[in-house]
Amino acid sequence: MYNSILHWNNWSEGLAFLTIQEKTQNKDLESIFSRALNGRVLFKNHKALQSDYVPDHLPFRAQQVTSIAEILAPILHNSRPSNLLIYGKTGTGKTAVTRHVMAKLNETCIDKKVQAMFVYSNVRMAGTEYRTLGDLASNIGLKIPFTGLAVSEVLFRIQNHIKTQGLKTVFVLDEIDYLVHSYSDDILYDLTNSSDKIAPGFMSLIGISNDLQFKEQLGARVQSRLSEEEIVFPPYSAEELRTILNERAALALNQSSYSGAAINLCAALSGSEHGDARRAVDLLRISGEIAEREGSPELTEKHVRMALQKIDQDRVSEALRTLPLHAKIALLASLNACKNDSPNASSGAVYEKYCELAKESGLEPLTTRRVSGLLTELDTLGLITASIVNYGRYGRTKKITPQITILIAEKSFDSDDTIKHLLAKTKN
DNA sequence: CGTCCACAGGAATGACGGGCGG
DNA sequence: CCGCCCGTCATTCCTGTGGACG
Repeated sequence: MYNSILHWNNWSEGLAFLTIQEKTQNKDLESIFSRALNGRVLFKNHKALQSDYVPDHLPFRAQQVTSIAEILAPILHNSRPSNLLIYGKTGTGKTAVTRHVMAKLNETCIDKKVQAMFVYSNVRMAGTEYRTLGDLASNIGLKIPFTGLAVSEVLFRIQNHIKTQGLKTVFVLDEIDYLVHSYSDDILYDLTNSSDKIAPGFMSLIGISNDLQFKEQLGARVQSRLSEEEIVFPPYSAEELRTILNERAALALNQSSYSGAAINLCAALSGSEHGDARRAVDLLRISGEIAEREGSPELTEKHVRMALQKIDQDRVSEALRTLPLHAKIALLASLNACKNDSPNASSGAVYEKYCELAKESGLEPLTTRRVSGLLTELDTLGLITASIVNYGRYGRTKKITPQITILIAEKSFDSDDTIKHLLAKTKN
């Protein structure tokens, strides 16, 4: 029986498991399994720390909850609520509060037999205009093929569906700034401007934005329509963050299994910049997972620090692994160009290195324009920093500074032959 | 005080692999 | 199967620009 289990684990967990297996006696194995089975040493409700969890109680957000509820309330007597724009930095509870109110309102609607639909969609998760609309459509019970139609066609079908079914809908578009940034505000215009096409149904739009300047990017015609109402979410203070974390911890963890000090550290580490509650909760969850895997009876400050490291490492590895080939080469070129003495290089120098490396592995180098673009992408991923500097007479460049070491790159690139080859060359 | 470097980065366009309705 | 549209990646062409140098 053990054999089969071990065999299976080898497949699924690969080499990492092998080393454990070598060192571990059967006794230890049993204790690992029994701990996993009887579990619940640390966690009593793991869900409460997951990122999509919407808590029942939202501290320090009572005012926002009331505002949103008041704005949406008209739907209970079948009139169209105002469109709403919600601002606030990441992790200030925008999504949680909105979803919370939506859920409550939905309950009330069912209770009072009011026909209304509340639809939530995250634009950045959806990825594109098309998929966002598709997402909305499927949530109001309309099937849209996931490709093959024109965007305008999807829009038309949605409007038509609302019209013929007489639907009363509230659409929530999370991270709406992403949509406007990468596309345009055209669909927003069409969405907000369709009331006569969809009568007797109606549709309100709630936009959630991380970007406080978002409104300025909108064309005037959309601006006035979309932001009939506005709510701003301020960041949490360190004090508030601590309260929130404590509340979540109480929900998710067994009482005796964590220390106040660990919670405080979580709050301090993740909230110091701008009161990001989501980060803090994530950090707490990872800490708990690490502690549990370690078999520790208590979540301590040590685990929190380990978790912080893990989050960073994971973020980097993930980013590295999913990078397109030429972006990887561009990254290596940056590392290469900044290798000795100089901690940074001009984009021109990086491009030269890049060409060298690309030819080395038999690839046709991309143009400067494209590589410049790749470098900006690497910058937004935080793998390098690319700041623009002026050398006056001697031109104007992006100054490239890698944010990772060759060693980290090595760890994350281990499965790619072309890259491995170049990496070896880069190292010496 | 104007020039001019060494690029940045926007816009338009195209190739490509893929999925759809008809 | 065709014709259409999708998103992604890439190219080409382009205009813009801060400030040291002359």
